[in-house]
Amino acid sequence: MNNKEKLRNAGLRPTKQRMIVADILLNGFNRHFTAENLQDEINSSGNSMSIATVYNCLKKFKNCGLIKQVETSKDTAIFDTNTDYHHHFLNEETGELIDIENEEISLRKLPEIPQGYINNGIEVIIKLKRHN
Amino acid sequence: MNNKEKLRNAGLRPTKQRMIVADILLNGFNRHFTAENLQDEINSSGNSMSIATVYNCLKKFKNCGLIKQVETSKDTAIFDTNTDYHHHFLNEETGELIDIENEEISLRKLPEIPQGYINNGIEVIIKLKRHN
DNA sequence: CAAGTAGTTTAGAACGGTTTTAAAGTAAAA
DNA sequence: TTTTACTTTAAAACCGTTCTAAACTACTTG
Ligand SMILES: [Mn+2]
Ligand SMILES: [Mn+2]
Ligand SMILES: [Zn+2]
Ligand SMILES: [Zn+2]
Repeated sequence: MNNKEKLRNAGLRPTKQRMIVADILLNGFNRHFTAENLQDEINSSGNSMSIATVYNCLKKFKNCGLIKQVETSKDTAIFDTNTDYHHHFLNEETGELIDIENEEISLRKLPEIPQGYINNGIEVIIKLKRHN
Repeated sequence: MNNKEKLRNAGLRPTKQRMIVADILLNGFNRHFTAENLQDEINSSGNSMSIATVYNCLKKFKNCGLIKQVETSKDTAIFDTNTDYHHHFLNEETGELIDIENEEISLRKLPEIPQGYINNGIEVIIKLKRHN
């Protein structure tokens, strides 16, 4: 399936801008990135895009599941092209994230979900500190 | 141990402002809160404090382990008086956090920690969605 | 105790990431 | 083609947080 189809399939109009973003993000190589990272890459690919459009686009892509946002308390939002269920190592000094594939981790016991709610995804973050 | 001793013990000067904050936060009842939440509570206790001082104070308390900060991608930082090792349910709609005590959850398998790093804490977040 | 000094508080400005505004542009529907 | 809904954009606004620099206060030393 090409990127135009992926966008259509997701219910998004394949605009010029969304295609530029899709070409960068949906190429099969996974990555963690900020809005600014992405804009820089758009610029260095010879294109350009307003930061508002970058954010609009990321929000749309996220809402239709083409990308995810990683749960971290850093002030800048970090997005993830890996939409498989997975977890992260977080180097708190640098902010760098490393994927933990789902099969590398497993839970023995889960808490009871509060009344009226359902489990909508578990995120495990293993914080790392440099050894010595 | 009273609050003045707790502060001294943590290497912090027990200033008037830190005592006000300690009286609110270190009373044995755990809570999740933002800087603004805390300032409101300071105000409604008849005291007042600049927002810069609230943030300074939270940073100091956090750095010496009197409170924690929760790992969440909300734009406003959320602090936690529960300094025991524990995890959270997160209602993504409201931002509400609920503690998961350490013994309510357990990991069967952990991934290998990358070379040169050590595990500096695991955070598990179970995202909740309202059921129907 | 007094004097010195290191640390703290504060109002306000600055900052940085993100969202909003409103006008112009574009894709899809009719 | 005409109309309609959606999208993009520059610029401003927003909002949580940090910085600045001056006033203040807790602690140390004599
Ligand atoms: Mn923030
Ligand atoms: Mn964040
Ligand atoms: Zn990832
Ligand atoms: Zn908690």
